[in-house]
Amino acid sequence: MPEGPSIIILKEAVIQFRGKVILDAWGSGGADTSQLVGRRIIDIRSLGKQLFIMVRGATVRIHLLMFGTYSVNEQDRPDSRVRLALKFRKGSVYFYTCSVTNITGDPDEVLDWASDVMSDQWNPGAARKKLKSEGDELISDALLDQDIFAGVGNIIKNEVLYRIRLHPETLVKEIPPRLIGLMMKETRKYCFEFLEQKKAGTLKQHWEAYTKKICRRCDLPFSKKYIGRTKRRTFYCENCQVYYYS
DNA sequence: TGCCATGTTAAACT
DNA sequence: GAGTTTAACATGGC
Repeated sequence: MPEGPSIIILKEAVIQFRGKVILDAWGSGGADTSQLVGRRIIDIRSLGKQLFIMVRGATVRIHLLMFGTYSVNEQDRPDSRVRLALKFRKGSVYFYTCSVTNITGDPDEVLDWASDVMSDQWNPGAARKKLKSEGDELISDALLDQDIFAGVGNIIKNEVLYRIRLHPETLVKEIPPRLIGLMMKETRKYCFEFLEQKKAGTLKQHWEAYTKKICRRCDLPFSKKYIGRTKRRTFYCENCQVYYYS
């Protein structure tokens, strides 16, 4: 479920409740649901892997983590393990196995909407600036940094690096500027491809790197390595993906 | 059937 | 106190 494009799909599924009054709200997610009850939803937005449900005076943030699920307009009452349940005059939304928290402060002040790779407000120049201050990072860590590339997850990381032929262990500061530019473009582009493929149920069959054993370009075996600060699975071709160094 | 993973946080360590 | 490692969360696919 949980990379940026999947959250766009979630937002599209729940946007029907914008402008509707929440008749009841409860759940074991730990957020204060009382401030939602009786309020009208002003807006529902996504930022990277997070979904925000906004009412007057309060915003709830939902993060599906690794295994989060949801259901919209389910006939039955939710499972007792529901983390957040929202009831409307017509319809409902239930979230499971996710993190539910309250945002304190004005969302437009607290959140950096321009960091969302899939947003209309995405600001690649700002991302480039942030990248510069992380020059000693591996690119595979930097791409997963939600402050820089909100919404990018491990699948997207693998696919983008393969598509731009960049070795995942390259240090950010060693990457030629024009390649950084290409990475910005390709990251956003692949996110939208991911979105369409996910909707069509064809995501997996379009993977060129993630979980692959053979390079489709040169036919040599892929490398599989747990890379970076968080030791995430990384699939790459030693032959086709260039390692820059000085 | 058991292992592993599209993620993040916080506790437990050095 | 800093940085690093591990555990926890919990479901579904292979």
